[in-house]
Amino acid sequence: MARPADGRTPAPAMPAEPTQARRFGKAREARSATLTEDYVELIADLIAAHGEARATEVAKRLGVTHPTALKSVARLKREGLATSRPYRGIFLTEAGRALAEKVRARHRLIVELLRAVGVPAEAAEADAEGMEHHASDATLRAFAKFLSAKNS
Amino acid sequence: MARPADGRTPAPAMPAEPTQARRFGKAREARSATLTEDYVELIADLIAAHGEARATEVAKRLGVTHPTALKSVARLKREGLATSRPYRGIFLTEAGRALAEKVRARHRLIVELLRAVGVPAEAAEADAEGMEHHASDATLRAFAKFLSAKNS
DNA sequence: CATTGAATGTAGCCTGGGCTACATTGTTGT
DNA sequence: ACAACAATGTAGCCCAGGCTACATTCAATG
Repeated sequence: MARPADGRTPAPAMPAEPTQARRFGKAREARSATLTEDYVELIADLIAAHGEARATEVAKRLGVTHPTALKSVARLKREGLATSRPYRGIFLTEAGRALAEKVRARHRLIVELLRAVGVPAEAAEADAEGMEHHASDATLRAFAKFLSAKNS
Repeated sequence: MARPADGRTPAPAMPAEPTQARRFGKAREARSATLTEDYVELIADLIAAHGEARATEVAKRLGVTHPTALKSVARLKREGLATSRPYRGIFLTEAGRALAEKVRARHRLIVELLRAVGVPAEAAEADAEGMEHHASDATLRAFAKFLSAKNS
């Protein structure tokens, strides 16, 4: 590490600054979409399972308190993804259902890929929950292709 | 759990509440470790490349302003991962270096796996940046095994 | 049909991670 | 040597997403 301070030591395997900044920026963006996607997906699942999604149930399943869940649902409503009337269940708009479908498909695809490369079921489900928000379209396409090649 | 004695539809393919809450909790935890890991990894890379890590450089590469980077570095110092003296570069403690090494190895492994299943290089790098924080040990072990099987 | 417990909603606080604006210190070129 | 500029540091704000505490409404049941 005692590099002569004069020599223009070129970065070895480091990406260029703008590239790297863009990557980290994308990751931050994905983090912020995460909450929205998790809620929408969960609400869709609850509706499919019970015909409606109750705030308390959403909160319990996400492992947060109910005011937190309500606040997030309020955001979904602001964003036009969900609807709800006081003291009633939570429902998804058309846009919400579309997003849920997309998210669910992505989730399944990632779990399948993880399983295909040997990740145990429980770990695959748990890790997919976090990773799914960071998979680009290019990556998803590659996953789909890999799986179809493997299963043929 | 959701097993009402009445005629309520039981949840079909949904995980039990506690399981699901635990998964989401882990994902939230991973999100909060993300920043720490990103900074430590980047600082280690900069030190390897230039002999030191400057705050401005860190900020530029993460795509944030320098006060933000400084605030985060202050947190790293509080957590015993980094050291720095006013107007000097940033360095890692022993713990910081260990974490950096772990993070870097994980990053490489994930990029390799993505490439191995056909993800293009740029997407693999970018997506790994986000996904790496969500890969459990079980998943990493499976990845390593998959790669070594493939390369043999 | 009145009561009561659970679900829902509201208020207000905290923390982390962004930002801008401004102040201070280092470094470098002439 | 020192002026000017870049880098570093500080102050103070914002917003999102947690939480607790308290208020309100629903619904179930005695």
